[in-house]
Amino acid sequence: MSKIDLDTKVKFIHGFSHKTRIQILDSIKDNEKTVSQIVDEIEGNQSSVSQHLACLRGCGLIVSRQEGKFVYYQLRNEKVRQLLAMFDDVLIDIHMDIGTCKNHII
Amino acid sequence: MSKIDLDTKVKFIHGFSHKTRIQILDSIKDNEKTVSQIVDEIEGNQSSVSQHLACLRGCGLIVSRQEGKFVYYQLRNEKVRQLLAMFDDVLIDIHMDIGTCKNHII
DNA sequence: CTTATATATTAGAATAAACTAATATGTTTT
DNA sequence: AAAACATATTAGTTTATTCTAATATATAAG
Repeated sequence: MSKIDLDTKVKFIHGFSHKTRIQILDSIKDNEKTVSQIVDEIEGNQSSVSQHLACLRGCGLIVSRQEGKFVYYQLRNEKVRQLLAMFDDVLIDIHMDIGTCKNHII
Repeated sequence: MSKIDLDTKVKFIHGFSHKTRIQILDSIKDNEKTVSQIVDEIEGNQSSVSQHLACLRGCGLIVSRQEGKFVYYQLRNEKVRQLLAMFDDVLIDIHMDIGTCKNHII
């Protein structure tokens, strides 16, 4: 992997690394949803969710289509879905072992 | 997934979300390495790499063992390795489509 | 037992990301 | 065309993460 690809990779993965964005991704995992559906479901606020959606789109994780005044978002493709499933899968193992990462206290 | 698990997941994924940490993970993908080997390989500095290693360990992505004055780091398990492989795999598709995520300019 | 080597830790400064509130844009509905 | 609705954008503030440089710890070697 060349340097440019590393940056692309970092950016792509960055898409996953925020609680709200994970919630959004989980929320649209199985079918597309409008912004307001997502906002309701994760109990976020409109502006914040909209910004995170823009981030997710910019990172290549989701795509959107407009229909009238609504915008529907869905996962970009099956591989992104597999990746999400894999995160859950890995966590089944690791789960209780995650200690203290000082840079990201929860 | 319960709320506590969401936090765990966010934390776990956070481990992947920095250029230096991705480089470290890629560097030890196939075999364990000492801190100084990693520092050399990715051309980082000792303190920074050490901090990122602590982060990766805290996030559950890697494990370490001490041998004399050296500390060896390796991926936690096969699933983490698969996840890394999968990132590369997804990126083959997406690659050129990644646009501008204002929150993470590269 | 003193020095060198490997790694970890700390604190403070620098940078990046996220939130908030306000406003803008575009599309229906009346 | 005005009002209502859905979504996006912006700017400024707040918060979180990273970096840097200095220092600490632990083991090994001379």
